[in-house]
Amino acid sequence: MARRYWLMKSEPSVYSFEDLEAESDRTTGWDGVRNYQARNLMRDEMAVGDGVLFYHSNAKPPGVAGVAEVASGPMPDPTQFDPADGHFDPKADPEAPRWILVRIRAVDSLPRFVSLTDLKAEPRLEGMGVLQRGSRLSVQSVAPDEWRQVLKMGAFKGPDRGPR
DNA sequence: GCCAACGTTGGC
DNA sequence: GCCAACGTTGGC
Repeated sequence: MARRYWLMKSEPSVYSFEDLEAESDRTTGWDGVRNYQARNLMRDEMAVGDGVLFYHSNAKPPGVAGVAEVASGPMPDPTQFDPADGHFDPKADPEAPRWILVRIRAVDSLPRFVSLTDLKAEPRLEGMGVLQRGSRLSVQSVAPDEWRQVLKMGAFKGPDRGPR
């Protein structure tokens, strides 16, 4: 299976790309997702090594802050079983976990932050999921040419320029 | 703070 | 199964 690309949203006031880079192993479990479509992508579609655009939502300004990669296969999201956690789900059954996460690892920040305004201004990104009207999905698929375009706009020089 | 868009819940 | 009510997301 060819490497695929994703966009994952986080509110930087809750968890930012800088927070991910500051983790001792630069990884974190992408917990707290409580949307079935997003869960299904993590559970069924993502693979270790896939590329991730780390998007800051509800930020000033919103936009893509960095590049990460999928660092684990799907596993149960432990926060669903923790009554003290804001994402606790009383209906979740440890025998058949309802909510799933993958781990992601920071690759590198973008030398140039690519704001939502920048994304909208680029005609080649017209079809990108995050730009579609009413798009709220916190985990989205990104096409390979969109991936390359965003990395180019971000002046990304890292080890990971994607396909080709 | 506003509000449009969307997902979920629950009564029927 | 329908759909109104409600809660959340997220840009502005």
